[in-house]
Amino acid sequence: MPEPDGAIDRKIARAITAWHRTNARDLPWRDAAAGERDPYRVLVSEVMLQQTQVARVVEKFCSFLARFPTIADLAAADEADVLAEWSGLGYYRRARLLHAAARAVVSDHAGEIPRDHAALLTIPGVGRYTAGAIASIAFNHPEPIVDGNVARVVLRIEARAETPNDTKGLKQTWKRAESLVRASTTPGAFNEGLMELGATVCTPRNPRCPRCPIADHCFARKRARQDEIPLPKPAAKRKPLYITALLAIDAKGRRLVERRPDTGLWAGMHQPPSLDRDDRFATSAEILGSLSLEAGAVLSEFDHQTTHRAVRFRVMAASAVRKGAGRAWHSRRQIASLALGTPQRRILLTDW
DNA sequence: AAGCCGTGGTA
DNA sequence: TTACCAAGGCT
Repeated sequence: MPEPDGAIDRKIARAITAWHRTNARDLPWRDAAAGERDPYRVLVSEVMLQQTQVARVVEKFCSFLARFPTIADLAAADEADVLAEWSGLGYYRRARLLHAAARAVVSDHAGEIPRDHAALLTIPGVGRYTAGAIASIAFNHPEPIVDGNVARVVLRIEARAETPNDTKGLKQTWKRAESLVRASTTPGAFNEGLMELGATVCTPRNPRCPRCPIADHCFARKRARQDEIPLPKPAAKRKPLYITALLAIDAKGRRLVERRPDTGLWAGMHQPPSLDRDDRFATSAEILGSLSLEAGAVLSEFDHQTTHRAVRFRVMAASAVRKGAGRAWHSRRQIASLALGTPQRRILLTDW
């Protein structure tokens, strides 16, 4: 593999920046003006974009910002309201970390998101990627970023047949991303362009090499290996999980709702009273013992997939023996604005 | 350091 | 239908 060359990296940086200027998608967290951007909007969008596709974030970003217009508003909000606003986006710990981030900025940084990379890294939910994104996109500092897109682009440029998250290879990818952003005259626009290139041109399957502004510098392309690089990640094994959800409806049509534990799947989100088991559905006796609910007819069963779990849901009609601590009756209207995972929202809002 | 944490689009 | 995967961070 040829050593990355300063002149080559300047050409690549220039080509990607120019390409991005004319091909950038119109995204709500982007201002019309180039240069520095509102760091709060960058923070929120970047946390939302962690492991999440642009299209999903576009749907949520504006309503989240309307609800929490400034970082002070977010810091002052109740965590439950932040989680509710995050409903449907997944990886809910991000919402709690973003809330903690806002509080940290207000208490430790006088309400101003720090410009310094090292200071950014101390903020909850801000790791190496997000710190680099804020430093470069909000403040135009030449900090590198490596996300899934960048990793794929760099592996292809260098024709490295590796999996994207190989620890040793990732270190090399960060080095190249750093070299590239330092070779750029507009670090924020370049970093965005590099990611955008990976998302829209240098795609995992069927990359559009004829439309790529840096095809001439890509060794995978030169060797016709772009379809084999990167190597596929090792398949994640999905552990089964059986959740028995008890649907209790009172005379006014209100549903009984509780909160999930503070850790684990759907941590802190609401649900109908439920019992999670790894190997099988809970028995009626277990339901009575643990939930103080009398289980009735099975209303439905369905599957819900997450990255590491194959969740089988069983919805059962129930009558409350005792209401139980931490439970409350909510109308469907109230439920609609609660923090809920996707399957729980479906269960609680279905007209059974 | 390997496992955990959601969701929905695509092939 | 299954499998992959997407602007990662935390423990």
